[in-house]
Amino acid sequence: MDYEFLLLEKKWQEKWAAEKTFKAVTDPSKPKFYVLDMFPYPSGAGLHVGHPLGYIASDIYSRYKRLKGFNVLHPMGYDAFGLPAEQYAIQTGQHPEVTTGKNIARYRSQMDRIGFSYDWDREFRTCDPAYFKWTQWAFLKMFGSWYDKAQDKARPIEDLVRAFAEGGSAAVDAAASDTPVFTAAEWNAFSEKEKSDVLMHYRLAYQGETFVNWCPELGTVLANDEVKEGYSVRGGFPVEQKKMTQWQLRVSAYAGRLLDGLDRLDWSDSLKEMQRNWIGRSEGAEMVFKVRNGSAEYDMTIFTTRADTVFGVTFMVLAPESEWVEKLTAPACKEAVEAYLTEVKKKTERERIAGKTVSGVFTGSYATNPLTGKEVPVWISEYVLSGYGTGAIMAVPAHDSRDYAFARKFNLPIIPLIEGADVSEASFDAKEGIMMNSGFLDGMSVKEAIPAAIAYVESHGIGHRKVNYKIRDAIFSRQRYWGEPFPIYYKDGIPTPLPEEALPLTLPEVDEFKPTAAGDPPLARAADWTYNGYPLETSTMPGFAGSSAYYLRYMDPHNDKALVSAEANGYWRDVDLYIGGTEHATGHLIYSRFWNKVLFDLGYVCENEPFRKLVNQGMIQGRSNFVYRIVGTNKFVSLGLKDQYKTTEIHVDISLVHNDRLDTEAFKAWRPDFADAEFILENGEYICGWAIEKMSKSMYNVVNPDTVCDTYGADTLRLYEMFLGPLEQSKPWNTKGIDGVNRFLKKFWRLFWDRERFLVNDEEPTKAELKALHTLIGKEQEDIENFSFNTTVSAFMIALSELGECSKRAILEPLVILLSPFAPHITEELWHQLGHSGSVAYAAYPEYNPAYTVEDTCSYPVSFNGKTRFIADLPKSLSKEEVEAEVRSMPQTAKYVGDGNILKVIVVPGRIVNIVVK
RNA sequence: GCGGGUGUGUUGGAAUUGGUAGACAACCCAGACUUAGGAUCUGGUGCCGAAAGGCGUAUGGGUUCGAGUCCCUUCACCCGCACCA
Repeated sequence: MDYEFLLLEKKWQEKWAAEKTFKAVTDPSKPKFYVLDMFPYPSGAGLHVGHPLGYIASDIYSRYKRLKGFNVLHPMGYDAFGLPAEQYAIQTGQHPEVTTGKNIARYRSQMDRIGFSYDWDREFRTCDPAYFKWTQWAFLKMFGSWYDKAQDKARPIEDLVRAFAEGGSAAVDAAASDTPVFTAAEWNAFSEKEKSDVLMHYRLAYQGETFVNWCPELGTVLANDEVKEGYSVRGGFPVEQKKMTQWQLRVSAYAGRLLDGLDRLDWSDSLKEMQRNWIGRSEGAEMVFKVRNGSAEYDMTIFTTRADTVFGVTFMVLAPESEWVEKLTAPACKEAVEAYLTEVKKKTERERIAGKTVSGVFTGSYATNPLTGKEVPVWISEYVLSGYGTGAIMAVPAHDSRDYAFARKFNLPIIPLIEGADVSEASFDAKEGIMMNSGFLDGMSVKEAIPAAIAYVESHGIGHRKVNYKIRDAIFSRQRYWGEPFPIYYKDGIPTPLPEEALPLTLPEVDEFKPTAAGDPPLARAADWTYNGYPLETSTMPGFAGSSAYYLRYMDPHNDKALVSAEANGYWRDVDLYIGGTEHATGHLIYSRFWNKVLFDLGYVCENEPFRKLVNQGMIQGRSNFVYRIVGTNKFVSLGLKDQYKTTEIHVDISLVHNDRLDTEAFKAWRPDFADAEFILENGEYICGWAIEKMSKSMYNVVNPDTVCDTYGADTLRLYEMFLGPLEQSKPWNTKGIDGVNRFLKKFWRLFWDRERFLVNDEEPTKAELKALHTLIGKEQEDIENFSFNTTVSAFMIALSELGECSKRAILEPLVILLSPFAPHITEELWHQLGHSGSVAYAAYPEYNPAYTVEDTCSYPVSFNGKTRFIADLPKSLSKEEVEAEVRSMPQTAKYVGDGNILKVIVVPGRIVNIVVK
């Protein structure tokens, strides 16, 4: 009987589906293990071989854990709201739901061929009302809560209202966008609208005016992580800064906890570092400078991490968007300031980043240094950001390179504060050295001076210690159609939450998916987008909304009373292993942690962090092929000869190329404009060029997993993707090596079958066979726990070659179990042929017996005349003295050159006895 | 500029964490069996050398009896952040 993978893979996939083999049921008698993949956005292009890499790894791990006796939750679903489907809808008029449905069906059929052990009963898509009901519900919870800094947690907004009614604004220490000051009596006298406006500054989901990333091409605002270098991540359109009122999530309130929580997570260092960077904690002080514009005086607060350098402040700088600009522009400078502001505004974000030219303008106002009493000019410059700190800085040109450049350009004084620092050519930014020119700080090191300066300003009431974070609140509204509608309506202008019973609030039908002529979002096109006669919010939630709590929903996906029941959540708790790409480092992985912490604070979930261990699979790149067209002709020249002509490089579909040799006939048939192509060959062949690039349709280098399953089978695909190299590394897809893996499976099959005979027998295994088996068991356990799947595959190949043609049941049966996480189909088939009725997925993992694998002899290193040699095969149990004696007794010539002399024995920590011959 | 990471045959990659570098594969070569092979099997394959032997883990140094592994230098590449005061 031959290894007919197509037949048996189909057979078992159907059986697993029909019998719901991988259905996960809450079972408190077993330990749980939750393995999650980052669910895909189902794009129109379908899956290529790179997508399943992480899914295969997580499936192997799930199956392994199941064999080890864990109750495994391993679900899959779809992140189905999002821009591409909507862009397509705008172009074609086709409803995004239709295209999304088609894409999902395609994804599902591709995944089904690979034999994953998902519990498909838990599948959902984020655009399904039964699911997004809970996204809207979570939004309402955030709308209905505030962050109490005193308790360091979110609390219901009712508590805040009560506190205000009893003690006014001074009664709480809360995270807020703005902190109006009022008494209890004033609060109680506020109108509904006024109360609503005040509370809006405190809510975790709130409406507020800020500068946002506005993408005119997409017609929507974007979150910071959706913008890269001034362009939208989706589509690559230019993004500009625009002041708008938008829904936001108060992620900044959680900055400290998001940062501290990282220490307890088993994530890669680079990923944690990325998040730390994004959160951007810096310790420093806020200080008040008196500022004066003519006769008008104000207190202006600035933030600095270098309180020690106050004595070197020679000017102040405001961000162009700062509200201080208006207050501090002197009449004489008004024209110049306005001209500067217009110039700054004209620049796109892109130009501001790229330009890095020093520019600025004097306001005509002055600030007083609170320590020296000296007056310094106040300037405006775009190098100061409005969104960080207070949007105004004290400039210390001697010890900050940006201030230095500015001072040089505008001829402002530079006062060095650190002994021996040469500031004639550049600033001295390092936080080291001994202070000078700094009054009471003179003689201190910088490390001493910083806290001393802060202590001084605190005791004199001119400032206080302050921790600042870079992370900003997440802009949460999108002026688009294909997303969750906000469960908010406007009652006399007051944003009001829908009652929970009214959820889900589903998307209305619209005639077009474009904004209205008036520039309102597409939802404004709906015939009756109202609630009880009041207008509903017309923007929708962003892509990350639906993915922020989906891991919780999998625990209890059909519950229509709660996002997740307390029982289900109490059992499954959190994700033990999360596998996905790094691209979500500062997006989804921050938002999810935030979202989870809010639900945790409010008592809806039992774990503070959602993802215990996280592994980033690398990207699988494509190997593209090129042909070279001679410019102005339809002639194509082979790679080796192309330098003799002026050519353009053209991507050619890799299915037309084998081993870099072009199938010229297929090429002519590929595209009409190549039909009459001519070729200049070398040695009768057309050789193509190649490059490693991102796998994508436009580069014609996409390898479809279906094709691989057709030619080699899913088990080969799975093994090969793991064999390709370390999981976390990016690597190009290379079909050359796949034959070796396929050959391994064929050989494995031949242990059980020759042409027509089932070979398995009940003979006793030899010692060597047991050793091969147990070495493999030990290796597999260790490797899988370390996510080193590539070496496990190698270990299987080694074991197979050591076993020769062993067809003994006592060896083969455990072998089938060991291989089953990697190659589930072939092993399931063989498991049943061995006479078992249940699935191999629930077999008991073979017990590892190290006794079989222990070597009873080993080699001892002996150094002689500076060279290390090894004396082989002495008993492993020897003490150093015995080894010494053994070496002495050996015929010298047999072991090392020269006359044997004194032996000096050194014991290195561990098992190795080290012998030096002198 | 700051931060994280990587550098091993022709290629993907191993190396019990300081102990005989190159496992396992791919490629290539030779042979066997075949009407045929892009099937299967066997053997060879880091470099130099006829051999003995020598040289080899990006670079230069250091620690050690012993370094791919630890420490310092330089270089190259990849990724993330980037006027964050």
